[in-house]
Amino acid sequence: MSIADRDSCIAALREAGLKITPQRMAVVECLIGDETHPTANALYERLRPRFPSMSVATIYNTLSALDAIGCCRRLELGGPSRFDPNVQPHDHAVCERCGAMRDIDRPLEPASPPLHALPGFFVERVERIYRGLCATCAENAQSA
Amino acid sequence: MSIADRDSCIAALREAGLKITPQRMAVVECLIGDETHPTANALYERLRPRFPSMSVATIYNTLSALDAIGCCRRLELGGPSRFDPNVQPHDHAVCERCGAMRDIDRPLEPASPPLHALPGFFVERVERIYRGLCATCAENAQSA
DNA sequence: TTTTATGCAAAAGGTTTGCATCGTT
DNA sequence: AACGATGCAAACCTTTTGCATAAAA
Repeated sequence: MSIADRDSCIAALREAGLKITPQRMAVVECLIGDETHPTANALYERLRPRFPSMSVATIYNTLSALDAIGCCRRLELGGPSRFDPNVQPHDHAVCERCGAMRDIDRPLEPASPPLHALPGFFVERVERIYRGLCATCAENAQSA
Repeated sequence: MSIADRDSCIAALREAGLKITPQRMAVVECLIGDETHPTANALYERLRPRFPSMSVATIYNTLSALDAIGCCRRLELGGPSRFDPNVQPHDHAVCERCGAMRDIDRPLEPASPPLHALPGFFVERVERIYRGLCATCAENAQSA
């Protein structure tokens, strides 16, 4: 599974001994293929029409479970956590103005400084965030 | 000011038209030269003995002001914000287990992918976080 | 039938805000 | 004297937790 698809997520949930409930399936379906890196609340709002009785806690529970079994990645960049269905190592661009996030493919080449070059620290992974302005906000900034 | 010192921070506050109060001086003095990237609450606890009447809100106000005038940098990596007196561009190593943070000097060269290589996004700065285990936690993990 | 999830509400941080008072300038 | 900062408390948001009910296996 490179970018997870619905079915492999469901399978992974099942393998982990977690139950497949309508709410969970809905969360998975909402998240898979969503490139906006939604917050729990965004998903909540999106699902509310279909599941008026669903609670935010359920969204968080589901997302935490998905993160734990490797079906999504929780991103904590300040403000509410955002959830990324793309579990491959990659970087992110974040707009300082509107908060929009975009995946950035890693350069083929090594994650720069040789990881073992940090004496006394054992690097497990590197996170890179490009902060700046998205195209839309950059335009608006000029006219403002 | 490379790594800010007490006096240049005070000067910067004054220049920005902000008042120099004993509480603010204390926060500055506590933060300058602190390599632990303390949270607002850590500073609060540390200052409480000397300023029993000081409130957390004042710490936040002061830190926000310092950040705004470029005397420190607010880091949001999940959990409470942490504040870094080192305002030069550099990276961070964060221990997944104990949360300890360390500054990492940037490799002399290119923050890897050429910044202008992100079509439709205007990069202002790059943030890099090395997540892993500090020496102490790595040892404990073995014995655990 | 057993186990686990749901919904709800409440709690637990972290951070911001409003307002009267106090201290710097 | 004027203005901005402080302290305090309350509000706000995000996230977690406890518990009774409900649903999946």
